[in-house]
Amino acid sequence: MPETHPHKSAANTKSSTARRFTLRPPGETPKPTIRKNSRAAAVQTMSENYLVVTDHETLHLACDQLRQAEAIGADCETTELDPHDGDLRLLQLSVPNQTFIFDFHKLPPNPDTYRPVKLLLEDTRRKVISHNSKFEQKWLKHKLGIELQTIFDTQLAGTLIDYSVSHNLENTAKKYLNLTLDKSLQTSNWQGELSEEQLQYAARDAQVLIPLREAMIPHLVQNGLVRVAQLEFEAVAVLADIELNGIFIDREMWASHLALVLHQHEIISRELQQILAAGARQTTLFGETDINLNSHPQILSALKQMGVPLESATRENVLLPLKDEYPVVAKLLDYRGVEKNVSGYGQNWLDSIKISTDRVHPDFTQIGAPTGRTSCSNPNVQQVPTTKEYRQCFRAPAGRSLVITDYSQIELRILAQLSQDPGLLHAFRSGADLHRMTASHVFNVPPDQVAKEQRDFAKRLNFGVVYGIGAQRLSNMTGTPLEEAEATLTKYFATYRQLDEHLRAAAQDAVNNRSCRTMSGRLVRYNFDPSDRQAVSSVRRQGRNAPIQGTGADIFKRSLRLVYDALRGTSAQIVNIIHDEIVVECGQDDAQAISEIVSAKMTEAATEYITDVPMLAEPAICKEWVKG
DNA sequence: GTGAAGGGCCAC
DNA sequence: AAACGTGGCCCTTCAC
Repeated sequence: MPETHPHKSAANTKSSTARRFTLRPPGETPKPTIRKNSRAAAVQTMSENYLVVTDHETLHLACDQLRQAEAIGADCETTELDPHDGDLRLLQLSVPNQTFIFDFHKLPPNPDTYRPVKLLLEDTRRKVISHNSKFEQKWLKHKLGIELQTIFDTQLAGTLIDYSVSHNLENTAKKYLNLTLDKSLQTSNWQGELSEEQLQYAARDAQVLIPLREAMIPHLVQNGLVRVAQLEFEAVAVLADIELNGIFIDREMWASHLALVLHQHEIISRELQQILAAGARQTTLFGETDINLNSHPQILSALKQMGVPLESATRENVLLPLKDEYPVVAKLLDYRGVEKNVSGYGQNWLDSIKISTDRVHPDFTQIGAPTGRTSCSNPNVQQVPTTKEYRQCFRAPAGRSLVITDYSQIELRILAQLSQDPGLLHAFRSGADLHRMTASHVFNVPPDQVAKEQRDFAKRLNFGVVYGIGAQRLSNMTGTPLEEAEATLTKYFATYRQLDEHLRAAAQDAVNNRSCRTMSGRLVRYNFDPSDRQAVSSVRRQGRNAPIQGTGADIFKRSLRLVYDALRGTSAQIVNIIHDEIVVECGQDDAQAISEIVSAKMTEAATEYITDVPMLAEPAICKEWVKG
């Protein structure tokens, strides 16, 4: 946890052992890459004071000295971005008066050599500061078996304080220390003999971290972000682990489904081209050549010429009502479906499988949304279609199982907690079916006589409310007239009056405060022009939604850490996370026990925030990523 | 050639 | 701009 009163480091006074080090004479130090200003001067002086560690004895001495500090700045230089692909070249560890650069190309490869480093960095009494700590954690864990325990991540801290700007080390040092860093050597060659400039650069990136943390702590404290910072810091190790683990994909299964889709794509493309050519060839601007089926302007103009009543959009929901009357529209929808599969879920996924692990290793952005949700890319394993053909390709390797656990209706339960609406509270406490109950009220029928369509309608209504749905959208969504949609919403909020009041207040607070908070204290800011009505209503909707979505993210991140800790030493590893779902892979004989641990820990995390509604995490043991 | 912008659509 | 929130990825178009 970032301390409110950072105390002076014990390492401010040089230990006697330090004298034995041969420090580089100042004359040999290259021109500093840091420009002068008042605060830069201190860091610049320090950056001359570094020592490259290339032997076992010096390593011990370095660790002795570093041990005296309460916080250590840590940074890595590597030959690749992914630990599976390259070498950890340097580890720079910095305390206020000294920086050590461990050169792993020169140090003996014996793992025992690094034991003092492991003891040093895994000691929970000492905070390890880094910028984008996930990177350091992945490399240290994969290459040296070191797991950082107590961290301060200056990038995450910066993001919590202000989501709206990017937080690379350069920006962050400028903002908090008014320090201008030159990052041009970041992508230099860290393979061979390193220049003085490179070593200087490496040392400086670690040295800046301690003053940076001290400059950030008051901002965290003043903004009430200490709890959420701790929450985020504790989740880093989990995301690092998930990225390292990767998730197994059955290549052959994926490829065989892809072959099928490619075949369909070919057929449907030809059919669509034929329909279009017959109906619109004479009048298209594109002469005899085929229309590019992926070009919206070309498709739009062709459809218009064929008499399809369209404005400017050709989205699915616009086309859907037209598909029965116009075969070309139906064919286009078919085409869009296969095209999406080919372009989004085809060869690109096979290409992203890492040869050395047979898995995909995505990148997670820990605070990927201002609400605190994590985002994912390269590839985005949070957007795999839920259809069986795709999900079954994500399966447990031989002898292992998947334990898939997700929260049951977490956002609606959070909404019940936040609003304290008696109807919602009662529904969840009694274990009643909320959607059925809502339908019962909205349609004025006894709960046991609610029809399936009515329940489905109520379900969409309940979820729509979380997003701040309006009558217009509800009308479009459900195909009911606007007046009826308005009446439905009126009825809905008459049923859940306290919910209505809560959401109105949340919307107004977001506008008045230009911000809102989640239950961990996470701050979501809004910058908008109060005279812009559209902007104001947008902020109102965000203000209703962000505390709900964001508290979901808080709970989920807490659960990640609890689950991760509880699974340590077992056969289980987390392989994917999707906002309210954790996918764990484990030995098949352990699956039952693991599933109980995971759901217990997820429930425990939720209960730390949600006290008035039962929180359920439902596990399933599967061979494939398909629940049930 | 490169990159932003817009449309569309996948997930929760 | 479907006045329902949060993302990422793919494709085309268009400006530089």
